[in-house]
Amino acid sequence: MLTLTRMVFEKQLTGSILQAVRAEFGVDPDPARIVLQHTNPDFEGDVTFVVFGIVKQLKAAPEEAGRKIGEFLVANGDLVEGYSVVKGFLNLLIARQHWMAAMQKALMDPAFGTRKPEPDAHPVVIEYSSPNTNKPLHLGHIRNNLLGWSVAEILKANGQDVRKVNLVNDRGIHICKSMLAWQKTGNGETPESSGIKGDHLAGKYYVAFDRMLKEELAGLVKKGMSGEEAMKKSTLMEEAREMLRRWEAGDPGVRELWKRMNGWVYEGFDSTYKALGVDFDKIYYESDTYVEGKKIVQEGLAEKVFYRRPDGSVWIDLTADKLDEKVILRADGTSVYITQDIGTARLRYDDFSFSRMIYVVGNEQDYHFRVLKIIISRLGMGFSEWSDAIEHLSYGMVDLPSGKMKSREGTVVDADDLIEGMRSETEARTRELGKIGDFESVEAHELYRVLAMGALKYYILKVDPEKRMLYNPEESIDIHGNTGPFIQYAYARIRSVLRKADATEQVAGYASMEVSSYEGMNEKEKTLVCHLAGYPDAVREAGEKLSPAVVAHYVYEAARLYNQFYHDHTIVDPARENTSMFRLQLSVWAARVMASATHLLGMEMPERM
RNA sequence: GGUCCCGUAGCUCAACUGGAUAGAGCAGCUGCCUUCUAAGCAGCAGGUUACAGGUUCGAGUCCUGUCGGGAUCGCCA
Repeated sequence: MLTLTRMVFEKQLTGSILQAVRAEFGVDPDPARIVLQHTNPDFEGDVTFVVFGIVKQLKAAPEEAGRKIGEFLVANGDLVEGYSVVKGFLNLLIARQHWMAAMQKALMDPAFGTRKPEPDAHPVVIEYSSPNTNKPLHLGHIRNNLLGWSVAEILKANGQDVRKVNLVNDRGIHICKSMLAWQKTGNGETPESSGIKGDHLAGKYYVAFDRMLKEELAGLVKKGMSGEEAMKKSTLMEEAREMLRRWEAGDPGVRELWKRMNGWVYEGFDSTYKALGVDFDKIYYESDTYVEGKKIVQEGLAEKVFYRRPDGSVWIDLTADKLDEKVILRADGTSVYITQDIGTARLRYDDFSFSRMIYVVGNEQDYHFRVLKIIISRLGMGFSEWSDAIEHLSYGMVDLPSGKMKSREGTVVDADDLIEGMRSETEARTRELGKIGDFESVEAHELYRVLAMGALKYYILKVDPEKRMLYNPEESIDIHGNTGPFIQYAYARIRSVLRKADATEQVAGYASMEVSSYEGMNEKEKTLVCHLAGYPDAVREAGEKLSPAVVAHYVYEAARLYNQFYHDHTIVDPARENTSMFRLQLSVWAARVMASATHLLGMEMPERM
């Protein structure tokens, strides 16, 4: 079972098989029952038709049916040149010239594997990253950012018009805590004066607030209060709440400090985003969208979608959908998380009139998005018709070998530290190998960056998004086996071969060679051709599943197969001009597919390493 | 307790959505560099797919139950 090779001639074969069945048995099975799969390498053939699916309808034994269909396919048309039947499996051999034609066509298409944009299609909006402005980004954000960016690229490759958006949670009690601690203990410290990156500086004061609060609470508890009581009586908490009220009231002093500190944070985020290679078409700020949310709540109240409790809080009853009642607005009239999400959704619809909106958010918020979807479907006002367009791309948590990341226990892995650690570790390993001559050059340092980020991105993205994953620092910087650098290495070797071929007079014209003039095709070559021809299907499947892991597994397999081919066969052999040129063409194709696929993962490919 | 996810080799991940003998990598052991980059290739070993039933030509995949792990059920985000 070769799991990662796709069905290249599926359409033609399905048609031919239907034709064969009609001719031999006089019935028309449902095309959905024509199950094709790649032939298990232990058997001879390229594509296997699973006869079981239609055997009942044919009223024939599986083997006999397989033989008749196989015979028909060989006799009629030139696609199938041989067959064999094993139990209920009809193994078909695709004629060589069809593989060659597929390869030739791919070589002539610079965008091989991707689909052209559909004209007039409504855009797909994808939200990812969505940080809070009180702390720097951590490992969890890295998974989110890499996933969001990659899924956006995959959808683009599937012909969709994609808009990447970010929603910054820039307001609320958390940022007030940082502000307050900075006022009290900061002595005017800035990123410039301290040399600390802006987001880390804000995080430093968030932590400082937490420490001060703990001290105060401990004191109060010592005086005999309960934990809950102490939280209510805490002057620090009261000051933070007061600051939030002043912020909502538009107090100029508070607003100015808020803008200043958030400005530092954005500078810090920008540099992390740049290092990760992610970007956005539009950034939304919660401080803008929550106002829209509150407006919609009023409209929803008028339409009786929501109801008000005596204390003034606003609710929605979701028991009909087997959920419970959810608060939409606090008793004091301030908004909660979901309030602003409703507002943001409508603002985005006004902005983009999207056909889909995908939220890349961790699976701990599955419930939240179920609720959001139902609320939007219940609201009138042009809402309900697009509630189906809302999708939650829910991904699993990132664990560490020591267990879960916990901010309390200080086990949270900082994104910037992680990236820098990967880079320096990659540098050390590359130097150890001693392959590149000039370690001080700009190119060398660029290579360390490319390899480090390639390792990190591949390590994160190869795991199916919906699954919880383990981040093992040791393994993430590995360069052997199923890793990013393994793929980069395969690519760099191809580029090296091609550079030499370009300089070799005898074969320098390989690019214009008609591949069908090559008579051979050994096993390794064929396996590679087969796999490369399946690239468009991998892109399509990744788009359907919103899963970069599909692309990751595909491209790893491509690199693995190429390495086997490279190892077993000499590519440039002056004594065999035609063979050399075919193998160079095959190498060009492999390199292009690898470059294209890894681009979808946000990886860069080195010319040499 | 209610709801929802997950359980595959010692470890990290696959398995084309029901198809053939469940595949890779890491870790372990063994080979292969005077020849296009050995960051590579090949081999050995490693499995009752948590467990028990069921559905059918066929189940890691679907259904029921059990056990184990996680998330969520805030006027936090």
